[in-house]
Amino acid sequence: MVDVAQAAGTSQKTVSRVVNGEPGVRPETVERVQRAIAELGFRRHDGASHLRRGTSTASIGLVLEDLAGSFYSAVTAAVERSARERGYLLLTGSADGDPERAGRLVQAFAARRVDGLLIAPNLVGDEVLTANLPPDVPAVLLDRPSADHRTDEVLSDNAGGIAAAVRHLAGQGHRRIAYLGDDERFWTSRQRRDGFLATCAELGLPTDGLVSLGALDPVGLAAAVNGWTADGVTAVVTGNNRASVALLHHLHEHPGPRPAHVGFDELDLADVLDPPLTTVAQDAGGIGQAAVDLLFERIGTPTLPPRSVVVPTRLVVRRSSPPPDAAPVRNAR
Amino acid sequence: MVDVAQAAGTSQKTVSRVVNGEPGVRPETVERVQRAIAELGFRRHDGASHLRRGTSTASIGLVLEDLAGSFYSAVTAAVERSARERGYLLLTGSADGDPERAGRLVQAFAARRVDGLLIAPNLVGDEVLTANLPPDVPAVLLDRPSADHRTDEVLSDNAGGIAAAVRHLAGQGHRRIAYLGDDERFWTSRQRRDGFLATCAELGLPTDGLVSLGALDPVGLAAAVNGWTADGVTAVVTGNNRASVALLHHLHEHPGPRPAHVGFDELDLADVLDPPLTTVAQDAGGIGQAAVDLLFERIGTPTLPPRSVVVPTRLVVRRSSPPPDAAPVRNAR
DNA sequence: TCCGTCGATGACAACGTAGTCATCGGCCGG
DNA sequence: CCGGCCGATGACTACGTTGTCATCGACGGA
Repeated sequence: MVDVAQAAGTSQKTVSRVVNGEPGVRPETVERVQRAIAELGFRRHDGASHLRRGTSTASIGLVLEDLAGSFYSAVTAAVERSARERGYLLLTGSADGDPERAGRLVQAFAARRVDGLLIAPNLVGDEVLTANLPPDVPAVLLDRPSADHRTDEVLSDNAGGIAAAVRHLAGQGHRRIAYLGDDERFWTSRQRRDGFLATCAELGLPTDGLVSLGALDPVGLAAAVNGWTADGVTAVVTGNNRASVALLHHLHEHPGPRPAHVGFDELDLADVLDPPLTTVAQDAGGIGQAAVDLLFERIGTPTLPPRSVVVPTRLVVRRSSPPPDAAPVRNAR
Repeated sequence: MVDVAQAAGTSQKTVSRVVNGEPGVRPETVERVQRAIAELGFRRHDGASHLRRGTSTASIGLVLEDLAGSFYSAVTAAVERSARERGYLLLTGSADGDPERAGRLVQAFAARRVDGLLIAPNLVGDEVLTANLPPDVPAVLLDRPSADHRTDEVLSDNAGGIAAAVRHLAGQGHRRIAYLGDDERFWTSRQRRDGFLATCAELGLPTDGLVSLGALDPVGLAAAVNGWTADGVTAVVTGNNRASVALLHHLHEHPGPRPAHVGFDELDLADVLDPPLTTVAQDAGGIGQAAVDLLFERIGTPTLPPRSVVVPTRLVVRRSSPPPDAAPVRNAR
């Protein structure tokens, strides 16, 4: 600005005024300054501006488990859009399975003075969080709860989604329904398994030996599925995309009578699969948007009591979940 | 820092020394300061630090078309990882189909003094770019070329990938191969179509009426496919995920003789589809990493001549591309 | 004992910007 | 013609931090 001021034959303060569109500058002066700005290629230093103004940085941070992955990327897209609509920029970081890395990201974002944080990595224990999250930084947990419920959180209706899946299968007449989930370390895995168990109990369905968590490798999976088949299982609920894909692979490579299948979390190609896969669709966009809404409310009113938002899921019935005695449904040819 | 200094009974400068781990502070003093820091919950203001030091902000900006989408999210993940490994933070933004929005993002990132920019939105014309990209901000174009080749760029080997697909089909004995691409406005669409035409010409294959761009809606697509079928087409190459999925939908809903099919860009479920889809896999991770490498080289040596990196693709042959006279390959049951 | 040296510390300025207040010329009404 | 007022502008300072340099006490060697 000093350089611009010199070039325009004015003072640095007047340049500041022009840059910020403040009134009370002669049009002629404005033009001189703007010409100098254009000539010198001047750009205001936002960081210095924020520092002087003492205002926010107009940015929020998003800590994820993994930026790839359809669910998280859909969430990210929704978050970025909501933030952008409010004039905020988004900083993103992946924990990539390392809770310590997540902690460092939180600290780095806090040091950059983001106005708020969205935290999603599923492997992060609360100790990592409380150790790294400064108490004065507004934060919302995404797709994972806060142990002490002192932080805002946005969750998918895991239990409800699984319940819908089980009820749908039970409604089709299935009595022996198995559950294939991802690793027990993930909160969502436990949550969905518990939802499965609860719903089965409610409906009087058996669950002994019908739940497998974390064995998604071909060998482990084959063992589980074969056991289930021998046990008269006619339907399987898969607890996340990884489990769904693993089961699809297994069924693809071991042709034969196909159990009914409902997968948690939508797949892009669900309705092009053969048979099209019945899924419990999570509302990734809704989750992202709700999280940003919550975050800005908290930024606006830090004294708000902690809130928990549960975003509903939607059961999308396709053809992978017919009644048990029906012949496996394939495309007519 | 002033508050901390007062609490620790020292000067603000000594606090700075402790915070930055500078030598020459008595251990006793260090401890007093650290206690004060902990008590007051002090965190250094990175923005002010960067301002004073005149150093970089240790951040880079990534402007995408759309943060969702498997290709872009894979690229983003790779970019973030590479940046993080270098101690850099990543700012992300989506253009969402609006070139003007992309321009605003570029300006916002530049005003934040990111150390470099990765720019990918495919709808952005060069005028938008040059109008918004300050000449002194290092930038790398991702998955799109710079018209004047004065900016570094990382591209997927579109022509090579399509050529591999066509050659594979020709090798299987197909003579009438059609090409289904996305909207012509996208540079990659045009690029891949041109690759298709070039390879067909090279192999002496006909292309008249065998190329359809942008008609991915059910009606338009059905018209194209029916025309092709009547015209004796036995194989189709789809130019991106959208086209692949559109064709898969169409074939799914119109059972009958199935043309051989090779899709550009990998699909998560390619090998669970029926038949498993032969694809030209792009190396999203490699593209992201190459872009970051290029960016940091340019940041390090701004005078480097502009470079263009082409990341190879890989043909993954599955069962959707059998010879023309073979019965459509389905799973054995 | 004196001086040079060294370790520890603090005072001050500056990074780029914006808020506060003073200055200055011209204009109006009396 | 004069005092007050207003529009336009600039000087100065502070935001939170770090680089530079000065200060000050202690210590070792002559």
